[in-house]
Amino acid sequence: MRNDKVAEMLEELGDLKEILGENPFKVRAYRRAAEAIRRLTTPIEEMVEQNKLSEIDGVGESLAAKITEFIRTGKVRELEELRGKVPPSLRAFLDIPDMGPRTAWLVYERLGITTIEELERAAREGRLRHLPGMGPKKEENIIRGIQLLKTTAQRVRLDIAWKIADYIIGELVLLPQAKLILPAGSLRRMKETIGDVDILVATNDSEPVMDKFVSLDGVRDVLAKGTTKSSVLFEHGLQVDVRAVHPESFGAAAQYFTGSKDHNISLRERGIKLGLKINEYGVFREPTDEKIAGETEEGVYEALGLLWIPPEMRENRGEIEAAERRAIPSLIELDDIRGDLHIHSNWSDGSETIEALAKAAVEIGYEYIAITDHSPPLGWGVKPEDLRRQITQIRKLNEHLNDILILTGVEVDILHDGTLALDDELLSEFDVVIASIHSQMKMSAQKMTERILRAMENPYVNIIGHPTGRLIGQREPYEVDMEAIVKRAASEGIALEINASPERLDLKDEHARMCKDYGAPIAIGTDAHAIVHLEFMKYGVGTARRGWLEPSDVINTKPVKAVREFLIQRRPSRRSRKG
DNA sequence: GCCGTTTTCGGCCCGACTGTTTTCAGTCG
Repeated sequence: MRNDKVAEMLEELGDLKEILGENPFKVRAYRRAAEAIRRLTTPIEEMVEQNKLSEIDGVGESLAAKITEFIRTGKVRELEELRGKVPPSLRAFLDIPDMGPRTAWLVYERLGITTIEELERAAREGRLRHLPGMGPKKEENIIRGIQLLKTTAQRVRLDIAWKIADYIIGELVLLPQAKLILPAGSLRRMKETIGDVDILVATNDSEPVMDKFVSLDGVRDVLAKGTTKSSVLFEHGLQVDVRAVHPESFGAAAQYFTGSKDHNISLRERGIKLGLKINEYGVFREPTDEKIAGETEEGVYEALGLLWIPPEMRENRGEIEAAERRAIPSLIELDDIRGDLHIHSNWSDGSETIEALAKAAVEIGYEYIAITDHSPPLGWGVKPEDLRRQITQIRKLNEHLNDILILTGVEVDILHDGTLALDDELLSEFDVVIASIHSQMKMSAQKMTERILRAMENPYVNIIGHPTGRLIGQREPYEVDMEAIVKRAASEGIALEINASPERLDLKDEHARMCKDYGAPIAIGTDAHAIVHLEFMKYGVGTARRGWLEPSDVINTKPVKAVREFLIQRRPSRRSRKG
């Protein structure tokens, strides 16, 4: 992804300038632009060619010139110069907790230290304490920070973070002092990966809450313990913070600690224009300091003339403007989902029988599910003759089931040339056909796009499964022109999947939003290979909400009849089909 | 470096905490 390279270049420029002591607002400008480019869904080269860089949020004349230089020549002269002044290895110091740009520069300038190993040695030998502003305590903190850096997970998957948060909340809620408990931060925003878990507790007596928190099973190390905030290092190397606030400030604190940072900054800037100060205790009118909101989140937003904004939308991507226009969408909720259209049974690589899956789905309250086992050439794919047997079996099963309908289906492989691994005659037998790529992912964007578009020509394809092939933290998405895919999906009436498996979440949030913009239908499927995986639906819905999707944008919110209509709309009618 | 219902200059979110300080700089979320 070229966009990532440009973003990284801007981040490096920002970091190096910060280490050199450049104006912090300037540094922020580089980081904001980098962030905007990282989340951009169109290739940056296009923006350069069409002279549209200034349309990107936070990109002005100067940054546009640097981006253009980088795209044209692969280099940026200013960056090369900066690297001469600041060894790029110093950037790693910024990842050490309690170590920032000023300290990084100090140890380099005075002691010539350029690597973490040298830094640790100098701290252990007591050579840092003589530097201005430093002392023995700082040396200790730097040594500890380096240890933390080695043992702390970078970011963990959403489901792992939720599991830990649910456990901690389940313990704290038993305390009579805890009036309200809310998971905040990126967890509440359902971001695909979580850096640390923030839990907010409303209480008038925080000590017992903090005591219990830091002594929970699974706490590896206590990083800080106070009456308003405590931090621990939890299993999986995940940092968990608990913050205690008084109930009358709970709304303001919930807003503040949910973020995102960019959303909060925009909100405060808006506050300033209205003569208001916003902090974690409330909204205050300046200069009298009169408190006008804070007990509820709704009140905080209302004080700013805004509708309440769902946490998943709080990324400063236009939600504040939408709230001002009173145009916040009615986002999809887990309860809107009527069925799961992507499930594997033990006929392929799943672990459960079809009956067991159906029973579990009834308990969730679904009206229908689709069994979509793999096709060959995957080793665990079900052979055509067995797929026919499976269809027969499911039809028989349906005769005895009153509470749920099992749709017959398949997840058919898209081969390297865009043809499908099963013939049309067999495909026409299924209620649901998901077409997915599982091999040969290293192609040019153009070839990959042609491959998927060709698969979409097949009249039996209903859904493109995990459309970008990424595995979070393990495998990059393949190169593909998603805009072209989304446009075709919209015109053809093919759904693109939000694969709800927390290791995929594919499509991701921005692409989901692109689908909404172009009117391409979405299917949220869990890709369950076991009964417990059916619960992944909440992560898929979370991703959909981050993409601003409403129930009508998602096909598996529809009742059975409407889903069936959707599934057969592209198929040639039986009468006109020859043979 | 960006940006504009404070519009081409002068702002840019806000508070807590820590360690080093005698009034504050650095870091964090």
